[in-house]
Amino acid sequence: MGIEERKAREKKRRRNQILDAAEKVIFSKGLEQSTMDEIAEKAELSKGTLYLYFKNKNELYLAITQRGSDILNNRFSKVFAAAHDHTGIELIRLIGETYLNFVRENPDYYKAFMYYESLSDVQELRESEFAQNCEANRREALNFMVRALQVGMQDGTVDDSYDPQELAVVIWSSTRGITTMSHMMGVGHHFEILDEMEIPVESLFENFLRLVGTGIATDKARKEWMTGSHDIKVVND
Amino acid sequence: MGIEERKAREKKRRRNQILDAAEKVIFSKGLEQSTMDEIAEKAELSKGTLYLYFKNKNELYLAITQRGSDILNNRFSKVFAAAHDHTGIELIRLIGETYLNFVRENPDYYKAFMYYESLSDVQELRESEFAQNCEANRREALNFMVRALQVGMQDGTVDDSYDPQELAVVIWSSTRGITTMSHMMGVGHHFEILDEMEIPVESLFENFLRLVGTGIATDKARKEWMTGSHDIKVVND
DNA sequence: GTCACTTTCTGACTAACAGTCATTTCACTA
DNA sequence: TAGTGAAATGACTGTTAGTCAGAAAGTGAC
Repeated sequence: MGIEERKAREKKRRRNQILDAAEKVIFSKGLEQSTMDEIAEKAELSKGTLYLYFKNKNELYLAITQRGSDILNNRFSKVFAAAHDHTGIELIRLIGETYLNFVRENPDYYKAFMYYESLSDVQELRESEFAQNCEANRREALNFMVRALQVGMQDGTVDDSYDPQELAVVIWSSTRGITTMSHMMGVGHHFEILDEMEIPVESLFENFLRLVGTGIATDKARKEWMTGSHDIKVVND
Repeated sequence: MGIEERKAREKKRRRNQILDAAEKVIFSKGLEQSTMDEIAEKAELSKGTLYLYFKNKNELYLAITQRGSDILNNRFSKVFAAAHDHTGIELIRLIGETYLNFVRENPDYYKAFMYYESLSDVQELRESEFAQNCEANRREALNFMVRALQVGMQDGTVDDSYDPQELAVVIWSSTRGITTMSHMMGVGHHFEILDEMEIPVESLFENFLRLVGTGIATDKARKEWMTGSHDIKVVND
């Protein structure tokens, strides 16, 4: 039925219209300072309508979070679409760079990620379709990393005495630590320590790569890693 | 004046009484779900009194955050009080273990840390005495790490081709990533991925240590590191 | 074209809560 | 024991998330 389809399309459009408005408002003044009335006004809809599309304010923000999560995973996918051009250890570097670029270009989405992680009402998260999708994305991204490591162990660029899954989680987690730090630096958050030390994000990330590289690369791959491509083309969504 | 002192003591006691009550309430139901009325009731005080001691709800939570931050730094201090017993690379391991133990024993405080970091009203943070104290603690902790690395570079257990400050920030950040992950696993947060993979926190941390160790240790120290003391006595506050 | 029916939208309303402030309590002093 | 100021109180206010009865718009049958 053409009508059904049109209606579905319109529903989707409304939904996006609300999300766009919500992003504008929330990204500019923060979740707490944003009111549903303001978002409704920005979306040129009444408040009640917002609740027809999103259960509550938190779910609305989770939907925004998922948007960001989808964008990030798209970028990861693109990296992997060209996986055959790279060694395993190069892929690890690319994943890290992709992540870091995302954070720098989309601090607002990353902030949403952080909020999402700081949530602890586990029940609420389990019930949210959006949280589940974010979770699925995360799972996929982690799988990318596992595969990259496996590739590396095959092509001899990654030390194969590690368990690839465990190593993937370790690298993933520590990368998160680095991206979080770089996010906070970018937002002008606390951590003026770093300003004092005059450590730029680039150097932070380079050192991290060096640390990881030295830690997991085989001797053979270590040299290549250390001089690895620094001008990776930014993958846009 | 004895009276002045007593009054100061009583003021401090009231403050702690409020903080204790606030911790009980907030740790059990989360910040959002906790009301100032409930905290007041738990503290056996009226709501107005809470505002005589803390500017608002957020500041109250920041004060709790600082409590946690102080506990953690105390532990770091204790590790460093016995620094002469250890090589540099051992100190790095000890710092990591201290941090991880703290997170496991005090998930509620760690959650507060995460909330604190996800805040982005930088202005609010700059104005908060508590946030500033947390910042000072962080600075101190990072300095511990820098010193540990310097010790290691002197005693030949840490590769001295790194810049100690930069390396400290990298290790610090990635450790944060690991502790965050282990926190989330502990809280039964999302990330069921890990449950599926059946990766216990211990192994996550051991692999992280191995990665860092391989990355920064000198050849000489690498062996020692890999078999490093796994049964570190827990430093209690 | 119009009527009955469904879907979508509206905005006034409610309940809950953070934060305030005029008033009260109380320890201390002279 | 009356006077003083610091500490505490809790009724009150303003704001906002979330609701719901009813209006509006769309649909399809006749």
